[in-house]
Amino acid sequence: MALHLYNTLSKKRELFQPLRDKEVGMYVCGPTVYGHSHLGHAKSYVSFDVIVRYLRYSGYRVRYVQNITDVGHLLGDTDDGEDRLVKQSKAEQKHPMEVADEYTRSYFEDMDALGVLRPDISPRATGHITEQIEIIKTLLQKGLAYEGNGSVYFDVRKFHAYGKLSGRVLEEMESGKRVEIKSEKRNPEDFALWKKATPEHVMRWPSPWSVGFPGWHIECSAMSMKYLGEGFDIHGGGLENQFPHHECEIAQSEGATGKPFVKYWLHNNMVTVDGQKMGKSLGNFTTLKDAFKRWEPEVVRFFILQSHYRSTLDFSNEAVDGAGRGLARLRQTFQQLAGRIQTAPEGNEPHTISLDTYRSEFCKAMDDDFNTPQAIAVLFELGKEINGLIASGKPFGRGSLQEIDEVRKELASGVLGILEETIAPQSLNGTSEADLLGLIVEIRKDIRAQKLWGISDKIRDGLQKLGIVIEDTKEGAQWKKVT
RNA sequence: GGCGCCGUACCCAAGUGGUAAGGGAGAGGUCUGCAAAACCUUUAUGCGGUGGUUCGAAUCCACUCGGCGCCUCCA
Repeated sequence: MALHLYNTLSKKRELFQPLRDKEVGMYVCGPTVYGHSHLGHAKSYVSFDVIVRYLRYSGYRVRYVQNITDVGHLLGDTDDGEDRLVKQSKAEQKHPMEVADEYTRSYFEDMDALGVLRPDISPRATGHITEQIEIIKTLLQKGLAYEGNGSVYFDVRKFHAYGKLSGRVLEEMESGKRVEIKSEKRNPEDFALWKKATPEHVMRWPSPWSVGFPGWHIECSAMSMKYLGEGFDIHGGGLENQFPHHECEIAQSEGATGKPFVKYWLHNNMVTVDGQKMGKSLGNFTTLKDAFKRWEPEVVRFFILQSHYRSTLDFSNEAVDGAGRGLARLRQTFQQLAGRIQTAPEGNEPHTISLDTYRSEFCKAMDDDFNTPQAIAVLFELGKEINGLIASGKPFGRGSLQEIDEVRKELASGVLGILEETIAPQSLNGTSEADLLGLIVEIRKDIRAQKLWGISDKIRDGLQKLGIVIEDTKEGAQWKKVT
């Protein structure tokens, strides 16, 4: 089965066929950097990270571009709206650019922790003002935009395909219901390409029309087309940006170039809390920095991947705790496998696991619009079989056991970004510590041989308090660290 | 008001025409000095409700109840 993905533009699952053979250009709307990232951001960027990883695993050369929005856009489309970056900079008594930098670093720190691979290009909106102005000039030349009082607006009525992504029809939109009609605008649906700056607006640039700043939507058109070409394969983003943001991107880009902008639109769904959207406006969000105090970032990542990217994911402590226990079990399986590999005899005494079946089942799930929950289920099935194999106590050859671990490296680490690249058999953290614990386990073994259970249990309980769990198995005691 | 989505066991969550994945939690068992882990078994004749189409529906259609998203910045 070849890769199929759900295209929001056609509202159908489509066979993935990139514009240029094995090359894929992909753009995802990045964060506006005026606050710490929350679980909603994590869902989005982890999802797209796995999509990029899987495309690469499938043999595509991907150029992944994700912007950083550091221009202060207005709340609303009115002149009295507040600039979010300016607002935050006042609160922190910093220059808006300091704020942008602070939260850009914070963003990457969180994403790195989550195992999200860095995009190939992370362009900043403020670094591409010239490109944005160029597009606006073209739109004016083509008569798709007009100027009024130093600001420039896109004339939505001139672009007949407007609404093709979101399914909106101009006539049916109740105009001006939530947006104040601006006198400069010909029609309430028109959106700003360039805004003349008010005196208090610090982030400002010269342009042919006024000293001002670009509209929100134009940055993504400018940066995506600069690095990926006028038409490219995949554009991703949050569902809430489908309208107006992505609809406007299409209008500007296709209006300016006359070419199809994006072939596949991918939209990820939201994290909810008690059924309600987690978002900045509702204030019901959990920042990643707070989440990481309770859970390892990998657990958060795993929790996210246990639901489909196009489904909402309901967040609760109980649900993430549950995901954490599941991941711990899976990790334990591979830790024990690693232990076996160390002590296994040379040679290839074969195991009975059909690794190719697991590989193909995993890919079948991922080929079906990146069904990560299904893919994880495949890994659990594999884990179950590995556990059975370990429990059987049969002496499999080292080479054949390593083959099994290869699957973990490939699918779990490589594609899903869970279960780190190398798993130490007993999570050892420096040799001296491991030697020390080995000695304790050895002494305890002698104590147990004398059936001095009290002392034996005292050692085990004491170690547990230090975060080290002793497990007595048929093959002797094993220890592992718990966090 | 317009556009759209969702409702699957105690919790999270796959499944879009062929007879309910997976994880967590719970129960029983094997093993064990005990514990933990692991392994085996088990937990929805049922997929919000009511009709309909079909040999067959969680899946398609209609109606209905409940929840949510977008239309203002938001991943």
